[in-house]
Amino acid sequence: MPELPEVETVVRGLRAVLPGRTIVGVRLGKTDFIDDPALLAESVPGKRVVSIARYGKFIDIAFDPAANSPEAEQFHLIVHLGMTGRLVVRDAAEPAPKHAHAFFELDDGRELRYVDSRRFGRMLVLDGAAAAGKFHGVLGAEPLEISAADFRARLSARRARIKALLLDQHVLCGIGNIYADESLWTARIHPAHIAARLGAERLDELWRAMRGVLRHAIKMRGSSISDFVDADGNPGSYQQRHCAYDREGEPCPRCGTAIRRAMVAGRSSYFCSRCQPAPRAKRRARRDASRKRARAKPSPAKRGR
DNA sequence: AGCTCTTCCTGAAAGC
DNA sequence: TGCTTTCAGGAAGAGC
Repeated sequence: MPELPEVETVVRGLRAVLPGRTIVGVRLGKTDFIDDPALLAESVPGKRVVSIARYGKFIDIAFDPAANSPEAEQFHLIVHLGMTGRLVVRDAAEPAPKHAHAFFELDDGRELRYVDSRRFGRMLVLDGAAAAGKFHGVLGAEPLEISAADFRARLSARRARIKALLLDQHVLCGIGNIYADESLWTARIHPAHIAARLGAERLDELWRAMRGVLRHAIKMRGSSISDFVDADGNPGSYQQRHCAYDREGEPCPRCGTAIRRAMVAGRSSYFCSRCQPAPRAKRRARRDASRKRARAKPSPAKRGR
């Protein structure tokens, strides 16, 4: 699944080939993942790529206005890879793989292809730098740009589970299940901890762990778990460095205890039960007991606020 | 505010 | 062996 390091890897690959190239044609297959397919098909051809940016897991391909268009608005193609999306540059003569749904023909005989078997990805066009900026503005902080103090400030008052907050794109953008689990493992924090109970020191540790994990993953060109590939079609190798994620039953690299899997924040979460002790057993026991009671005798009266 | 459930979709893995 | 069922998962929205 493409998360920040994978998307960053794709973006770097695209930066090596796309800027300066003009899109000479667009072909679309299935379009249910595109906001406005007609607009995309009519507005992209003739435009020249000027730059490529990443906002969290979103890819922003910025175009110059067409030479013949009078309004000097910048124009953006925004792509989210979802679970199985790929953006690759290939020779146009190469046969297209299964599930290739969008083709952007370049002026050098190659084409940018969007391939996505599950079509959980999204694609949209935005007119004007302001629109793109506004879109960018609704996202949370970039994990590699936020300061330790800001990180603390964003999390220390939240009563939600730390894992849920790491995954929340409005809090931080770009972190998904893999890097949430790897960061928490590195910081020795159980995913179900309530953020507000973690205190400044442990939040700082998490901030440091998160940055280290993401930086290392980018260096290794991301994790290829199911089918991530970069813009050239090559897999990453960070999956070999995973300490917790997708390693249920395997030994914790730190202490040898078997990695466990549990549902936290609605997602599979992998952690070491020894290095990452669950939050206060007493509290949990009390909460579980009251849940059990509530289930046995369905809610009597709702408390007013 | 925050949790859970549902929806989207397909391939892989499990079940029979 | 081969067919059928189940499930995962990023994000958004509903309902509680």
